[in-house]
Amino acid sequence: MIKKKSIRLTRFELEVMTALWDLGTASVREIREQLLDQKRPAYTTVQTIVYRLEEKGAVRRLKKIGNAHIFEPVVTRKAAHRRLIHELLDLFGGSARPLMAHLVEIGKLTLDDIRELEGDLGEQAESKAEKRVAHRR
Amino acid sequence: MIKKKSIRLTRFELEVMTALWDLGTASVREIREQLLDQKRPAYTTVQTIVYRLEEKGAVRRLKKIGNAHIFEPVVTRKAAHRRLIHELLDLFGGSARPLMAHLVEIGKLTLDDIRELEGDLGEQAESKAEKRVAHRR
DNA sequence: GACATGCTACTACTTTGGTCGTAGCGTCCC
DNA sequence: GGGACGCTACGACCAAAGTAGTAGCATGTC
Repeated sequence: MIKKKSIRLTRFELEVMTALWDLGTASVREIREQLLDQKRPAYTTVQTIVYRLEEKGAVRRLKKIGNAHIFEPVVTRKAAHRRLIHELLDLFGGSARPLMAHLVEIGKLTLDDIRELEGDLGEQAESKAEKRVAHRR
Repeated sequence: MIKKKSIRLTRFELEVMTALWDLGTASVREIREQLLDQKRPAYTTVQTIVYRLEEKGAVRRLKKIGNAHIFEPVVTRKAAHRRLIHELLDLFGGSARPLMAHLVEIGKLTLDDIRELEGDLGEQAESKAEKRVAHRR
């Protein structure tokens, strides 16, 4: 497992990445089209962000169609989200519990959510246990 | 309930606020001392941040001791955290579930955490129900 | 009351993030 | 092969955030 020192993305960079994640691969124009109507800056603005993302190593030029470059994400959505969560968690002292407590408190998390999550987790634990067993024999 | 349009805090402002929240009230010097050893910029840098926080309405001058101003937080830790969570949530499509799923996935959330949370939530739900009843009679 | 010390108030520089304009080259089509 | 169109490459600007220096006033002390 290679540890690359997770890239920091700004708000807008994140939006561009989201567009690209949704599209899979895309040209600057396509990325711009994908952006929400309200938040659609000039073509060259998007271009600049994409270039900066390229410098950071978050996207790469995949190929060329016509005279347009087609980009693809290098950083995965999951990795980016993980980064975000870790940052938030740090502000909460590193533990998820206070975060959870807040989520509950502001009504973003319901008992149903939790019950379902618990169900998932239970299954996961079981399957992990199975894997461990499988590994041992 | 007054709705003040929640103040956006930058990274460093957040660290200064954390210091101040921990201290209760403090002078610029005390805030600076409270900062982590690694991250301790020049006195005037901290001062500038505190001033900017004052402009934003996040802190206020409480009194003067000697010739030094003593500041106190106006924005509560909880309010700031709420803001942060909301922002993160937006990036996750507004729902807490994917966030939770991620937390579980990266091992930040254990089955025990969830069970305990569920317990708390259950109680909360009950007490809310009681209040509603109490309100009606 | 004079001095040292420390804090304030102000200014200023740098970096980063967000925004865009433009010159010019590459492509495609007729 | 010439023109139209679109994309690239690059430079530039501004606001926000981060960082710090300095002049001078306020305070406490002898």
